Amino acid sequence: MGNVYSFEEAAGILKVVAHPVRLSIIALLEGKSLKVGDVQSRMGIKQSVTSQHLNILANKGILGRKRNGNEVFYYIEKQEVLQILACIKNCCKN
Amino acid sequence: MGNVYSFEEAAGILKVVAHPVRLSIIALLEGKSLKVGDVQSRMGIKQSVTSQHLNILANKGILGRKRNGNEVFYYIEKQEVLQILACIKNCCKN
DNA sequence: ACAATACTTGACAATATTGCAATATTAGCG
DNA sequence: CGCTAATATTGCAATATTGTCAAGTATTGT
Repeated sequence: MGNVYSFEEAAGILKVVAHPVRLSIIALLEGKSLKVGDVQSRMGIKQSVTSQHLNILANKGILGRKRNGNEVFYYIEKQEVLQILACIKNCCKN
Repeated sequence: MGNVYSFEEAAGILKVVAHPVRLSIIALLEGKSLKVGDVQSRMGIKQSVTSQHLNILANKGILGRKRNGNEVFYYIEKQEVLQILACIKNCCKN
């Protein structure tokens, strides 16, 4: 079967990133930390959907979260993911 | 709704790349041009599956193809996609 | 024209993803 | 404890993806 399996993990990360809303969330969180409600309002999507996407990203270690009272702040934990955003922009410019 | 929609195209490309077999194919084609049968044998997957994945990548403009007799050679058309492979490797190293 | 080789396509079942609505959890406050 | 705000989770229904198999198209050589 060859070297397909070292790509499993890579595909897992890419798959999580490969969603317009999640890409947008990552871009939104670049350099800052936002609570769920902020992400929700800036993206114009439902609360449960926001929470779901944030959770998917956090589960892969792409985002981290910190509770502050009854608010939960999300931030980019895996900074390397920002490079992917930059790469993708180049890909789309053609 | 904001800037979610410029991410649609980016997500479309990432989605296509976010599959272990397709990632592997891209890595395999780096710097060379291979026919379907070669890709198939090196990956150890069914021929029709190989063809399908190659087609998915070609439809997004990531791969190009050139017929030579009864063989079809695939090669990387959108070189920028290789940067994504490099980025992903960094992501996985943590 | 015929057969062989190389690749493509279509149909199908199994599985995964998505968004939504409703419900649950958690924290702070009085 | 009740009450409220913020976030999380769950149970769908709709849709998308994946691999397998079978049948199809192309091209070459005889």
